[in-house]
Parts: sequence; C-alpha cells; structure tokens
Amino acid sequence: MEVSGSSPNSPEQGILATLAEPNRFRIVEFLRNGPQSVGRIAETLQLRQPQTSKHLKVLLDAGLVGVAADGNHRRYFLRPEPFRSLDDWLESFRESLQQRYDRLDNYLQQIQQGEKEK
Amino acid sequence: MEVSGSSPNSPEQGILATLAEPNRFRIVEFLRNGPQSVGRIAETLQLRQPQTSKHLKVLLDAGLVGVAADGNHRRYFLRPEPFRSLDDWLESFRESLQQRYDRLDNYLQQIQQGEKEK
DNA sequence: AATCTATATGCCTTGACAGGCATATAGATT
DNA sequence: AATCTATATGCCTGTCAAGGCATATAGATT
Repeated sequence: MEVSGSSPNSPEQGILATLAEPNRFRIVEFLRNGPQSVGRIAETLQLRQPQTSKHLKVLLDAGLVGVAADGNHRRYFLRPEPFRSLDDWLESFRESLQQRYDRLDNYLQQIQQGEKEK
Repeated sequence: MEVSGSSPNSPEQGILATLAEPNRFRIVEFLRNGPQSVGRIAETLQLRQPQTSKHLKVLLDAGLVGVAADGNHRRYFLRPEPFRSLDDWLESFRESLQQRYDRLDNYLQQIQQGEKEK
C-alpha cells in the first residue's frame, strides 16, 4: 500500500524514455521490416546520417536494437527482449486495472456528479 | 515495405512521452493502489504540490488518468484504455518480431562473425 | 597507400520541459 | 463573508537532449 520515495525505477523507464523520442520511434517502426543499414534508415526516414547514428546509439544502449557488421555497413535490428519486458509490465497492469475499474464504477456512482473535462 | 517520411505518429507516441518522465511514471505506479488525491500523491512521492498538479495535468491530457471531484479534493485514477492501446501496439510487435528473429538466426549465421559490443 | 563509401563522434546552439516559488481559484467551515 | 484547506496556474530559471555541421574512423576498392 505504501510506496517508497525512490523506487529503483524499473527498466521500463529506460525503454519508455528511449521510445518517447519521435524519430527513434520511427526508426523502431521501420526496423520491423527487418535489419537495416544506417544509410538506408536515414534515407528512408529523411534523417541526417549523424543524427541517425546517434539515435541508433541510444537505442543500442537501451538494448532495443542490436547491430551486426556487414562489410562496410552495419545492420541494426530489433531485439525482442525489451519489448517483452514492457509487455510484462503492461501485463501486471491489465489485471489490477480491470479490478480497479470494476470497483471504480461503484466509486464513481457514489462520489462524482459532474466530471471536469478541460 | 516502404515507410512514408512522416507517419501520422501513432497515439502511442504521446503515451510513451508522457510515461517517460520519471515522476509521472511513479505517479502512475502509485495510482495502481487506486484513486488518490493530489495531496496524497505529492506527500507519498515526496513531490511538491504544484509539480504534482502539473504532472497530473499532463497525464490527464494524455488520457492516462481521469479525475473525479470529491468535495474539496480531486481524485485521480488510472484509465485503462491507453494501456490497452499500448498493449495493442506491442501485440503487433510480438508477432513480427518473433518471425523476424527466426530468420535473423540464419541471417546472423551467414554474415556476422564478431559482434561489436562496447 | 590513396581514395571512396559508410558510419561514428565531437562541438555548438537552441528549444522544450521540469522544478521552484508565488499566487490564483475553488470548495468547506465557522 | 472571512478564513482555512486543497488544488491549479503563471512566471522564472536551469538543464538536458536533439539537431546541424565538421570531422574522425573503419572498411572496401583501386
């Protein structure tokens, strides 16, 4: 019931932060097509090569992608693990949220008359 | 196979960006215990009231939480929908990633001799 | 080894955003 | 209506991270 002031911040945090950046998100989406070289990513997504490399570095450090040398090129590809980890986190939500929501109905009936939307 | 330069950026984007902020993440985690007032959130998570309100506003705008007036208080609670939406997105990954990964094994066998890890 | 292609890195600038704090607003209580 | 509690909002400041660009590094080709 109590939450400590500084939780060790689950690994999901890093994944989320990494995916939060729009261009990285696009890169991840693009990588669903399979491994891609830096140049191809940059070209396809209309990004400059240096920024693409930087984003890929962030993705790499976060463990979201892997890389394989391929002659002159480097092929980046998605790694499933972090996504599973995110999935697990969501999983734990699914349950508690559904329960909560059932109770919430009652709760709202009681307390709330008008909802404040913007 | 092709990806347009500017995809309409899925709703997950907003969710991710919202959750990426550590304190908002903590708030969301805390709200799993059920609806909570601003004051209680601030107190428990050791945040100042104004920042707490601001974070809640962001969460509210992103649709991650709802709010119900309760006399003097305002009770914030998690809304399941965005999490489901995130879940759907991940779902679509699960499949393609697993497939990919099977092929990737072959791929890596062929091309990659040494992996470059820092 | 000189050169070309592919990728990474470093430096700088800029914008967004979170925190701090004062204050405004809203409901409750007397 | 005056005051108290709970929450929201506005302004300011500092930080951090992304983009731009020049350049370094690595592998391939001649």
